[in-house]
Amino acid sequence: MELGRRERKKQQTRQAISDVATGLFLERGFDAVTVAEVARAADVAVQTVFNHFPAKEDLFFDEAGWWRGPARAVRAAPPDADPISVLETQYVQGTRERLAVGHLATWKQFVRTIEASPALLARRRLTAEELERSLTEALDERSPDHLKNRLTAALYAAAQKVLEEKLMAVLPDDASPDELAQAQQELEQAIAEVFAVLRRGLG
Amino acid sequence: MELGRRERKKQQTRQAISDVATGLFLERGFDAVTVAEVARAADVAVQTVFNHFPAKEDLFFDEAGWWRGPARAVRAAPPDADPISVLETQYVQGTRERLAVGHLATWKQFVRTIEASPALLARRRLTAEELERSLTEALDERSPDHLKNRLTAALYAAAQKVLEEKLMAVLPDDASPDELAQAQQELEQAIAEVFAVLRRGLG
DNA sequence: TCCAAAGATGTAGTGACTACAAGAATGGAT
DNA sequence: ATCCATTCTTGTAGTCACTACATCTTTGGA
Repeated sequence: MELGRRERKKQQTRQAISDVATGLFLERGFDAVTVAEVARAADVAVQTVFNHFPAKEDLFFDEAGWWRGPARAVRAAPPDADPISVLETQYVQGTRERLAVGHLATWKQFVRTIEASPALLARRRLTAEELERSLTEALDERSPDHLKNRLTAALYAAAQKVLEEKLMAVLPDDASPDELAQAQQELEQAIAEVFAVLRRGLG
Repeated sequence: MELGRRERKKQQTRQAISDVATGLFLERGFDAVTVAEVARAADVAVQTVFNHFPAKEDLFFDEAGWWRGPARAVRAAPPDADPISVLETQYVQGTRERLAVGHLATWKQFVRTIEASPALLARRRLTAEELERSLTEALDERSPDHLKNRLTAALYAAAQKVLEEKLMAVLPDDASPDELAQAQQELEQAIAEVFAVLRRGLG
């Protein structure tokens, strides 16, 4: 669909606010930056910020809907596929992308910013819950055992959380290619172990 | 230790505030009651409320430290016991207590109040995370495999969440003894299944 | 009886967020 | 080109949780 100038300008404003905000947050920490400051830096009214983003946290977590990935992967898989294997494959792929050169430093900085802010941590938990919900829904479409589906989704979310911690623990801030390769191997080992546990339990 | 009049009065004030607050929250919902109202109803200054409770949510979740239960159970168990079985036993016991006559209605009302409030839901998630942390610590004391311990704690928390949902889904608001017995049986069945998954995966 | 510690209170302020009433830009119709 | 309805933007005023701080009051002990 073609976007008129009005809509284009709107998106432009939105993007400008988001960019400015992200920069400030990464630089000085989420809690140390006020919405008023963001507005001033983006040269808009405070109200305009809230017109585009329902809450301050949305300025940081701007990509909407990424948490639907697992549910989508499950829906895209053939009906007889093992859900855990589908989820594992999808998770490994996602991890590889995050470890791609150039993204890594940015990613760690993002996560560190999250972990330094109670508000962002709370939001991350909320998002994880929505992931669980959507994944449960997708699983319910292929199997009638709701309790098991619900459990599968919850265990997947738990696994993801643990692996995310492992990723942060294993990766050095300044990754030389050698270190990175080794860390990546250790990480994929951990991923395999964790998903093996899930598969053994749920299989 | 003997409590002087000063300390006694302090606890008395604290209790009065907590009681008044809980009543208001259960009756009208957490978000619909302001701290100022609580203070007025308890006949104290708003500041006094915050002297005793660091945040509004603490007025609702008053029992401190119950989330350390699983960690304590693990520490209390013999070193060669299977952690999952220890946790299952502890969980079943806790559930039975909650289902005890007279407690049930109150309990459901509590949970409904939580589920109606974003702030209380966020706090519950935070508490679950602290449970995980403390449980991981306890497990680390008996086995050196940190990743597995971390995973065990995360999966336990996930299981607990799923079973809590099941409990709410299965129990009717007005439980006749018959219904309650049947619901209880269905619930314990679910508990057994869920923990069986964990045991199979982690064992 | 007097003093020091600690609890209770009141005041002022910050920061996220909402409601609402304009103001300004835009797209389309005439 | 002009006018109007839509919609994006803005400013004002207010609510609520929460903090900092100064003051007042109560209490425990010398």
